[in-house]
Order: sequence, then structure tokens, then C-alpha cells
Amino acid sequence: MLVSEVMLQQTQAARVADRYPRFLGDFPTVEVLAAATPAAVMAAWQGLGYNRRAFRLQEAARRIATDGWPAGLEGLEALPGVGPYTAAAVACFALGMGVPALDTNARRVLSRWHGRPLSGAALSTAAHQDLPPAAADWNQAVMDLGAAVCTPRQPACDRCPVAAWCTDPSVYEPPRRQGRFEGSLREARGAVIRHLVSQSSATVEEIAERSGLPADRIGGAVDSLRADRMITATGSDAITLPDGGSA
DNA sequence: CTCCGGAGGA
DNA sequence: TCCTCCGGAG
Repeated sequence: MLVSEVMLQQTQAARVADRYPRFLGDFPTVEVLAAATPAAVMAAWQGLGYNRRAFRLQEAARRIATDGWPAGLEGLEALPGVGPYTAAAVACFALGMGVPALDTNARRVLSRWHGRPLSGAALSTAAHQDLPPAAADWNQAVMDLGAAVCTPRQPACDRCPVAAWCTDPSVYEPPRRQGRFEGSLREARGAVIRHLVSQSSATVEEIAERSGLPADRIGGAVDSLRADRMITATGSDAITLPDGGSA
């Protein structure tokens, strides 16, 4: 449950669909995930993007293996990589708690429903007011509606089951656009991680040659990843994924 | 090329 | 509140 929700952060369900069962096959329990090497976790994560999520997920698994599952919403949110949405989704779907799970779909649907852009505390307040006792069903319905009908650009109000009660379908504020991927640090960081998953140890020059990216960009990515503790330096200029020892 | 998508740190 | 983290699909 926690695994699937973290995978679904910033990643469309279609891409999670085939990786989630494989990930659970590799790491069937939190204990197995906690004890795995970061290289193995990264290998299972390959292609999902935002690789820090994988490291944080394993850190969360280690904490759970040691301390047990947090009981409530606040405890869940204190886990690394678990924010307001993921904590609420786990609390509602796995623990049966009556809390709204507010992802980007829910934010858009509720904004249109109420006729004004909602975010932060206002969104939370509105959602709590709208939330019925059957919280899990409501969360599922709102998110599905946003994904399938109440879409960003051209909402299909003609086949929306609740269009009659909606205030203003035109309400939509597009998320801020991200910079180009080509030429970005993200691209180089991704190349470094991808290489280390298959080679386990490498130099900047090797990664540059294999990826086709300039060595100075790979070097910058290595510095950045080291600062994030996502890779470690081993020899004179060799790097690897972290050894698993410390969290 | 554009679009899509939560967490966390500054 | 703003910015950065990835990668695949259309």
C-alpha cells in the first residue's frame, strides 16, 4: 500500500501498473525491503523517475521494520517520502480513517465544484466539509472523476454524473511548468543512476561515454547526487550506489 | 515539442 | 511560497 502510493507520486498509474507487482515480488515485506541493498531497490525502481523516492521509501521501510507502523496520520506523514497526500491515502484506504486524500485530481475537482481555485488550508477545509462517512469511496470517486472526466483542459461535463451540482468547470490553474529535460541536471542525474544500477561501480568518464552526455555534466550530476547521499565515492574517482549500512 | 504528477528544502 | 527532483506518452 505504501509502496504503490509512493510510486504513484508524480507518476501515472499506467507506468506503475507493471512495476508494482515486480517490486512486491522482489521485496514482499518491509523487512525484506529494509534489508535490501540500495542498488537492488534502484534496479526495481528503474524507469519510474524521481529516484529519491526509492531511497526515501527504503528509509521508511527501515524505520517501520524497527519501530512498527505509525498509528495515525501524523505518524505516517513523519515517514520519509510520505507527505500529506500519501499519508491520507494510506490512512483512508488501509486504515479506514475518515480523511480526504487530496492529490492533484481532487484539487481540481473540488476547485471546480466550489467554483474557485482551492489549495492548502482552504482545500483541506473544503474537503473535510464535503467528506461523507464513506470516506474511502469518496476519495476513490473524486480522484477517478478527476482522472477520467473532470480533466484539466477539456472536462467531459456532458458525461459527468455530478455536473448539475458543479459550480464552475472553467476553474483551472495549470501547474507551473518545469524546465526542459534535455540538457538538465535531472537528465544527467538519471543517467548516472541508470548506469550504476547496471554497472555497480563506475567513473565519470565511463558514464559520460556510455550515456553520450558530456563529462562535465556527468561530473556535476555526481556532485549533486553525492550531496543528496544517493551515491558514494569509493576509490580515487569511482562511485557506487550507497552500501545499505546506514540510514 | 507538450503534458502529466507529491515531497521536501530553502 | 517557490523551486527542484525523472521519465514515458501523446
